[in-house]
Amino acid sequence: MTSPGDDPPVHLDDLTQAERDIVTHLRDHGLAIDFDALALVSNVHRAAAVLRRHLEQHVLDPERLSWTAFTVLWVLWVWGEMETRHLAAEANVAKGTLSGVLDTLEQRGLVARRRRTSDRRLVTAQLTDEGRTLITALFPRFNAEEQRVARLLTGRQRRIMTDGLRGIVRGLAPSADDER
Amino acid sequence: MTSPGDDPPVHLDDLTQAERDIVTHLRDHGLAIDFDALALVSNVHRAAAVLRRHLEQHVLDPERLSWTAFTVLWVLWVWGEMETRHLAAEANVAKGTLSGVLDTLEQRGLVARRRRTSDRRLVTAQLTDEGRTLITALFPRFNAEEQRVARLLTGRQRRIMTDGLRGIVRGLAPSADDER
DNA sequence: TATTGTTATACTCTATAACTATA
DNA sequence: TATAGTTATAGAGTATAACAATA
Repeated sequence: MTSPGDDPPVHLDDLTQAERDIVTHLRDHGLAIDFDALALVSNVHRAAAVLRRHLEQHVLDPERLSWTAFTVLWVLWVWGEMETRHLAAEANVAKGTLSGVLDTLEQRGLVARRRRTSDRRLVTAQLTDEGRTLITALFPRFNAEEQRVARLLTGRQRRIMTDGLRGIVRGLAPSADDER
Repeated sequence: MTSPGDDPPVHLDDLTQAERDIVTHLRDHGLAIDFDALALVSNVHRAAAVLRRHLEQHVLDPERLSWTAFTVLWVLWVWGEMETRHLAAEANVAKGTLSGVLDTLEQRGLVARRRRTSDRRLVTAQLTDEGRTLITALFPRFNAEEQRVARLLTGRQRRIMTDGLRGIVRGLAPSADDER
C-alpha cells in the first residue's frame, strides 16, 4: 500500500515541544504507536479549530452569522434553489439542525422556503435578494482571510495538502455518510 | 511572501464536481476569489469533521467517551499530573467545559482532582490506576484507526501536510489564544 | 485587586426518535 | 409502507459573566 522508502524516522527538530514530549513518552512505554499518523490527525484538528475560530471572530461574528448559517448562504449562492436534504448534506449538518438554521435565516429575510408542487413532501430553499446581497459582499471578506492563511504556505504545500485532505475525505466518507 | 511560480492555474481535473461548480460560479460573477485558498480551508474542515466522526464511531462511542474526555485522558497520560488551566489549554477546550468533563471522569473513577497546598486556588488533575489502564489499552486502538487514515496518503504527502498544518496553527494561534 | 476554578445562562450543533403530510 | 421535513429531547461544546476562595 505504502511505497518503499516512505517512512524515515521522525525528525524531532520539526516538532513542537509538546510533540517531542509525546514521542519520549511513547518511547518510554515501548508502545507500538505510529507517531506520524498521530501528528497528522491531531494537526488536522488543531488547524481546523484555529481556522474556524479565526474566521468566526474576524468575519462571521460581526454579521451575527453562525458557521453553519454562513455555509448555508454560501451553498445557496453557488447552487441556487435547492432541496433541503441536499442542502443539509452540502452544508455537512444534520437535517434537524438545518430546519432551525433555515428558521433563523428566514426570519432575518435572507432565505425563502418553498414547497414543491410536484411532490408536496419536498421543500426547497433559496436566497432572497437581501440574502444574495449579503453573501456577495461577505464572501470576498471571508476569502480574504482564507488567503491570509494560504499565504502561510507555499503553493506547492497548498496543492499537496488540499489533495491529501480530499483523499482523506474520499477515503472515509463512504463509510461515514450512511445517514445524516 | 510567496515564492515566484507558486500559483499555476487551477487544475479542474483534480477537483470534485462540487468544486468545479464553485469555480464556474465564481468565474461567472467575476469576483476576485482565490479558489486555492478556499479549497484548502474548506477541505481542512471537511477532513476534520469526517475524521472525528470516524474515530468517535469506531473507537470512542463504544467506551462512552466524548472526544474531549478522551483528549483529557490522553493529555494526562502523556504529561502526568497537571494544573487544570494548562490541561484545558492542551485539550483545546474552555475552562468551563473542562470542569464538567473532569466531574464526569472523576465520577467514573478515571481521574482524580487534588488541590495544591502551595497555592490553594489551584487544582491539579491526574489519572487514577483505572484511568491509566483504560487509556493505555484504548490509545493503541485509536492510533490504529489513525494509521488506516494515514495510509491513504504517501509518506511524502503526510510529512508535507503535517508540516503545513503546524504552520497554519502557528500562524494563527498567537492572535487566537488571547483567552480561553 | 487579580487570579483560579466553579457555576449559570444562552446559544450552536449532534444523534436519535417521534410525528405529519405526503407519496 | 416509505420518504421529507419538522419537532423534541438529551448531550457535548462555546462564550460570557458572576461567584467564592485565595493570593
